[in-house]
Amino acid sequence: MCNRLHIRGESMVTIRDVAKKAGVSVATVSRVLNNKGYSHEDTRKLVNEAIKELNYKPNEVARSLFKKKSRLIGLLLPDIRNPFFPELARGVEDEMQEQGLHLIIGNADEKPEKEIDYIQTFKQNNVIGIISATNQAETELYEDLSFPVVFLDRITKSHPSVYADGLDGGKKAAHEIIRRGSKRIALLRGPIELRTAQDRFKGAVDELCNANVDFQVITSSFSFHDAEKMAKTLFEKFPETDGIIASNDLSAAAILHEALRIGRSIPDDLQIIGYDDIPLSKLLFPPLSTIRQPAYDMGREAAKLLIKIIGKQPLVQKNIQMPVTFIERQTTRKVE
Amino acid sequence: MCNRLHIRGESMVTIRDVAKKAGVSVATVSRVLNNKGYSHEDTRKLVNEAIKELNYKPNEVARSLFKKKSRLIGLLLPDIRNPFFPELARGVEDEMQEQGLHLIIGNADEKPEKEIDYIQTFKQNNVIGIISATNQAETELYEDLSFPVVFLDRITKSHPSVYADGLDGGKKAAHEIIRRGSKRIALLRGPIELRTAQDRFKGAVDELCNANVDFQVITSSFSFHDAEKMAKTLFEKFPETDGIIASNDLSAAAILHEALRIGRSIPDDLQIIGYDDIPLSKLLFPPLSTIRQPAYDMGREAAKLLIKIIGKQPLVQKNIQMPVTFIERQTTRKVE
DNA sequence: ACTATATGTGTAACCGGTTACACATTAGAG
DNA sequence: CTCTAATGTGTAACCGGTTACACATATAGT
Repeated sequence: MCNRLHIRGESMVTIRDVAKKAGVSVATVSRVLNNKGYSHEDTRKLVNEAIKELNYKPNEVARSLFKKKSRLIGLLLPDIRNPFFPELARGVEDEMQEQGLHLIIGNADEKPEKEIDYIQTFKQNNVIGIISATNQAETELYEDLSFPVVFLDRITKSHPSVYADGLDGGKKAAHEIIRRGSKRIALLRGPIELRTAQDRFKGAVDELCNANVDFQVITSSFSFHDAEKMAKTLFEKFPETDGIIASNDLSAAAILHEALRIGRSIPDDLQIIGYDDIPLSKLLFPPLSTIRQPAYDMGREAAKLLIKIIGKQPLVQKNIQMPVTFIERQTTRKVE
Repeated sequence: MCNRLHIRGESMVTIRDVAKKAGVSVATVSRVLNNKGYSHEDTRKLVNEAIKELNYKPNEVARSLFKKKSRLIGLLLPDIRNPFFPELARGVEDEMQEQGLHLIIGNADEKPEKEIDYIQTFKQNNVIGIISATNQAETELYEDLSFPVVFLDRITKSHPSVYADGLDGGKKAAHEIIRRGSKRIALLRGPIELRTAQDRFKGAVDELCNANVDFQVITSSFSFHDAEKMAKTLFEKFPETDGIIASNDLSAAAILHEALRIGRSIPDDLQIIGYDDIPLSKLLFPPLSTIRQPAYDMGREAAKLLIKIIGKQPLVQKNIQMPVTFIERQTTRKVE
């Protein structure tokens, strides 16, 4: 029974308790709290002491209700299982934390309903901005929001965005694989609705067309599940392929796996280039050559951009394109 | 200028607007909204029409402020980059969505400060429960909360939890590798502070002690980064090792990779067993034999358990242990 | 016909903050 | 020594919901 003295949820100290303890009005406490309006040095000290003694923490919900603004940022990912996105998320998260903002992550799972649901949740909780990396950049979902949206790893005319240079990425991938001697190349094309995927594709096509090689195009999604099936049919239909440009590392992993299974020799007989450079790529065997997108940095940039917009700071540029690099590992042959 | 007619953020329809339109009081609208107290059939129809016409969505923040309860559930992950956790998250997410609850995911990044920060955010936003898979299950962080907490993939006396049978998992791993003829086994031990990791370890040790094999213990974390380094030193220090029981699939991948790099033949010369069965395990080459934890189902169970607790339903059991299975792939040898 | 109870609705207080405004008091300018 | 402006503080309304309570009407029981 003694324990009952210490009622749990003691955190229910309100601003009025603080006001009473400090012998001032709630308005004064609020002013001190927010460094707003006038307040006397001595009063401030009094209030701050009371706050400390009572271990007072302002109720964010009450704040949020009045101001119609919270300290929350929503981050929407299309597929939390694709390791590329957690990496983006880490970047966003670190930047937000440094700014004293809180992140809530939603996983849309590539389903528009889930995405709608999360946007609704974000709205209803008065987030002050959203960073979205989903596949619905072009829909109306993001049209009539009262807070800014930044797209990440996505391109759209209607909103600011941060993405990597897909044209160059595709170009580089094709260039490197051609340079290393592949003659009959399979080019994987990611989801058609994704500008970033299409840019990669176009970049690669350009380069392939200018070279003296054969190539075929295979359309595939970005997901795990499809990748495996796609890998199997790829080798059945085009057994003579000697170079593969994958649409992302996940597909590349599935292809690499299948290639080894059927006894192809990598990279001597078949070269593979991935895209993204997810952490696991270097743990594959042979380690995967790939086009690296600076995921973590992209996340950070997106966060910075969003914060600038929220703070109504003038923007140098609405769209930030980041460079990609070819990471040479061992699914491609060496050149001098 | 015409566009200005359509003011963005039109979503600011309040309950009073609805009341006015329907010709009733706000209390009535509220009652209809929540199916609480009495309301006449006809009135309900009126109100619902008004709601639809105005496209009214109740303000969750206002609700939350009064009731001190939201529809939010917090999910805290220790490391979003380890693919095991996104898988857990998917299970939690699906179950919550079916129950009309919203999930906000936090990534503690194995840093207690971040974890504290997220718990604070969760509290301040009136979540009605937390599911936590972090490494701090034993700290006071989760002590004085006014809402229930369920631990996931973690064991603790103080809270309900859902986890897989680590003892059995460790036992199975050891059993299978011994049975397949490894004689000098390296046993990886995960973070000491994690009961689940220790259970696996103990289970394996038990089994190893009862068999006629040599073994050594190597302590390692669960993270990517450490795994690579650890793999290198492992083979330097114990080149004669012919079987490795990894503490998770990430470590196993790193080890597999390193083993192939230095020319060991898998599984003939060296067998490897992982733990978790993350999606990428079967994409490795050779595909990784491992102990499967039913991550998605564990997530779902944890969600169900939490929902029961929130609903004050009687619990059949506070701690749910799920079974693990040996997934035979190709880093272990075949037996008849 | 006459209560007792069930049904239906509105008024106003409340949740815990923020802030417009009114009212002092003090400082500075002429 | 005024007069104005700057400083400091409190009162009360407000954000958008919920709900205790009062009141009115309908239904049922005897």
